Amino acid sequence: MPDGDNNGVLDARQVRTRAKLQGAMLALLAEEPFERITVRAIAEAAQVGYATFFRHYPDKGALLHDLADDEITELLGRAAPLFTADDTRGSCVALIAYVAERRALWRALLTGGAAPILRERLVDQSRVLALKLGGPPSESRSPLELRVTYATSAVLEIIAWWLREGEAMPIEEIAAILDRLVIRPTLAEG
Amino acid sequence: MPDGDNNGVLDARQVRTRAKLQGAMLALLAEEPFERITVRAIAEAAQVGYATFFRHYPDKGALLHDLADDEITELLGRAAPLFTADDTRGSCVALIAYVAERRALWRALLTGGAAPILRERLVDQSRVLALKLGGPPSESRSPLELRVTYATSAVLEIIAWWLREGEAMPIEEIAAILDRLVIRPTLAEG
Amino acid sequence: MPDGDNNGVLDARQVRTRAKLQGAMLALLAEEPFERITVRAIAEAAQVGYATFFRHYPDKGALLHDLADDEITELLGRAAPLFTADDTRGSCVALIAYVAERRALWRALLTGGAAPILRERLVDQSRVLALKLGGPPSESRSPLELRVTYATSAVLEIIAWWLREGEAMPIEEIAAILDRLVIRPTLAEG
Amino acid sequence: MPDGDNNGVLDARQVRTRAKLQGAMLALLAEEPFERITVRAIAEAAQVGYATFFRHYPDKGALLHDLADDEITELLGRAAPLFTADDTRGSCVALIAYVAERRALWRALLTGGAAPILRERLVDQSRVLALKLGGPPSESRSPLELRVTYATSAVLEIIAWWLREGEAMPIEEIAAILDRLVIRPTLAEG
DNA sequence: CTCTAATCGAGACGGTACGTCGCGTCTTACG
DNA sequence: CGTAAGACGCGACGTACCGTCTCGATTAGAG
Repeated sequence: MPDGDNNGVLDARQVRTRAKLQGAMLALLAEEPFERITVRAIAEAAQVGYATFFRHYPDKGALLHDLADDEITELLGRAAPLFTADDTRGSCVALIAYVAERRALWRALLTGGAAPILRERLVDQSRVLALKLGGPPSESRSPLELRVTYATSAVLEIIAWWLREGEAMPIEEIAAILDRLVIRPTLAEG
Repeated sequence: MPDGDNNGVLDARQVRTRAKLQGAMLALLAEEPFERITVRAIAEAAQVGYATFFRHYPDKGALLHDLADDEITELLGRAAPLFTADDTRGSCVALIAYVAERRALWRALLTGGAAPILRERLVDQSRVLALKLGGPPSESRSPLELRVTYATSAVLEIIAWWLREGEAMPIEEIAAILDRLVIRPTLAEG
Repeated sequence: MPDGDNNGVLDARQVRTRAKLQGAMLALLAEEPFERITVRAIAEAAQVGYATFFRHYPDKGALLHDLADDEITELLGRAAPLFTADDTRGSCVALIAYVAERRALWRALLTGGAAPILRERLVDQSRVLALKLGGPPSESRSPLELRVTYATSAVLEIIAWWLREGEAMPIEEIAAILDRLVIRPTLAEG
Repeated sequence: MPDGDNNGVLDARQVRTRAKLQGAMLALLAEEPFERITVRAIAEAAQVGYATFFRHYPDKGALLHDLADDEITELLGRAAPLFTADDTRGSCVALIAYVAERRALWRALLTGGAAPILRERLVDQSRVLALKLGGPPSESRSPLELRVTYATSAVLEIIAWWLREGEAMPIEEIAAILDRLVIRPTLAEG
C-alpha cells in the first residue's frame, strides 16, 4: 500500500503524480536494469520534482511494488486453476491469454530489469497461496514447497521467453508447451 | 580474465590477495544481496587495502565473475549429459553429487544475493553451448531456445531449493525429482 | 508594511491572525536563533495554516520587521533625548524605564536569536535619524557616523546585557552606568 | 580545531585543500552574508569537490571558526594591554596597526556577513580572558562582565566602522577616538 | 643474499545519487 | 464560493560509495 495514504482518499494531484511515476518506471524498466534506474531519472521521466518522488514512495522499490503487487495477485489468481482444474490445457490458454492482454506491462516486469525481483516476489506469493490452499498433507513424491517453487519459476520462465522472443508463436502453442513441460509433470509428481 | 595479468604469471602476493578477496566475496554473499555489498566491505573482510581491490578487479562484478565463471563452465560440462546420455537418472545423480561436493560455493552463488546474476549467466552459457552442440535442425514441438532456457532455469531452481532448504534430502532423491520434473519432460518435448 | 493590506483596513480575522503570528514569533525567538525558526514552526505555534502565513507576510523576515519596526521607532524616539537633553542622566533613566516596561518584548528581540538583525536595523535607523536631525556641519573630533554607530551599538549592548543577566540591578544603576560609559563620552566627543 | 586531525599531522593534500577552502570562504564573505553562502558555492570557488568540503569541516560554521579562531586569539592578545597598560593611547595605536596589517582578513570577518558570529565569539572569548586575568574582586561601579561585554563590542564596532568606511582616516586618529570613546571611560568605570 | 621493482596499506580526492528539509507557489476539497 | 490544508517544484543539506590518485613501506624473486 503506497505511502501518504489518507484513508484511501487521494487528492487528484496525487493520483496524477503517482500515475506519472508508475508510467515512468515502466518506461525505464524496458530499457535498463532496475538497479541502475535512479530516482532522479524516474522523476525526470515523470516530469515531476525529485523530492516529490519521496512524498509518494520511500524508495524506488516501493514504486515497483505498488506497480506490481496488484498485478501479481491477479496473475496468481489466474494461475491457480492450472493445478486444480481438470482441463489443464484450457487453463494454460486462459493464463497466457490474460498475460497477452497486458503484454506491455508484463513484458516490462518479466523481461526488463526488474525480472529477478518480480520472480522472487511471485514465487513467495505462490508459496503462501499454495500453503493456504494446502491440499491433503502431501503423500506425494516430492515436497510441496519444491513443487511450488519449481512450477512458479518455470511458468514465469516460459512466459518471459514468450514475451521476449516468441511473439510470433500463437497463444495456443505456447500454452500447450507450458502444459506439457510444466503443468502435467508437476501434477504427476503431486 | 582478471586484471593486472602479467602473462598469466602471478606474484605470490597477488595470488594471496585474490584468494582473500574471493573468500570475502563468498562470505558476504551469504549474508546480503550482491548489489548491497560494497567494495569497501569486501576489502575490509579480506583484510586488504581498499585501493588494492581495484588493482585486481575493475569492479565487484568482475570479482564475482572471476569467482563464478570457471565453476559455471564446469557445471555446464556436468549438466550437458543430462540431455544426451541414455541414463538420465544417473546423470542427474552425478550432477547433484558434483554440486554437493562444492556445496558451500554453490550455496553462496545460488541462494545468496548473487543468484539472479548467476542464473542469467548460466542460462546464457547454456544457450551458447546448446546452439554449439546443436542437434539436428529441430523438428521438435518447441523451439530449442525455449527448451534450453526452461531447462536451465528449472534445474537451477531445483538445485537452489535443495541447497537452501532440502539439505535433509538425499542426493538420490533430489536427483530423481529433477529427472522426473525437468529432464524427461524436456527430452520428450525435443 | 505587511502584505494583503487593504487600504490599511484590516479584517478582524486578519488582525487576530497577525497577532497570533507575532506572538508565535516572539515565543520562538526566545528559544532559538531567528535563522533556525521555520515558517512551519511559526504557523504551528500560532495555530494557523501554513499557507496562511504567506497571506500576511512574504517571509519570516517581514513578520519580524512588522513586529519590530514600530517598537524601534518608539525606542529611537526615547533615545534621541540622550544626546540633546541637558539632563542625560534623567534621559537614561527614562529610556531604561521604557525598555523595562516592555521587558518581555525587548528581551526576545535583543537577547534572542534575532539580536543581530535588530541591532543592524536599529543602527541603520539611528543613522538616518541622526543625519536628519543633523547638528551643525560637524566640527567635532570624530565623524558623526562613527559616533552614532558606536553609541547605538553600545547602548544596545548595555541594555541587552541588563535584560539578559542584570535583572537584579535597579533601573537607576544601569542608567547611571549607561550615562557614564556611553552618553557622556560620546557627547564629549561631539 | 579542524576535523580529521591526525595528531596534527596533515597530508600535503589536506593542507592545500583547507587553504583553498579558507580562501574561498574569505572571498565569498566579502560579497554576501555568511548565512547565504552555500557549501556548494564554497566548494566551487575553492575548486574542490562538494563532498570534500565535509571531509574537512562538518559545516560552513566550522570552516569559519577554523579561519577565525587563531586570529581571534591573536587579536585578543593585542587588545588585552588596552586595559592594563599605562599608555592606553599607544596600545590603541598598536591594536589598530595590527588590524591594519591584516586589513583584508578583518574586513571580511567584521564587515561581511559573518560579523554577528565573529562578534559573539569575540565577546565570549573576551569574557573568558577577562575572568581569567580577573583583577581584584571588583570594587568598581559596574560589573566586570558588563564592562567586558561593552568594551569588546564597542571596540569591534569602531574597528568595523573604520574598515568599512573610514579608510581615509589615519591609524593615529581612529586610535585616538577609540581611546577617548571606549578605553578611558571603561577604565574610569573599573 | 642482495637489490630492485612490484605490490601493498592507507586514505584524500572528484564525482554522483541518495534521502531529508525548508521555502514559497498553487491546486483542491470542503465548509 | 472562499479558505484551510497541503501537494508541488526547487534547491541545499549532509552521507555513502565509486573509482582514481598519490604516498611510503614491505616484500618477492632475479641475479
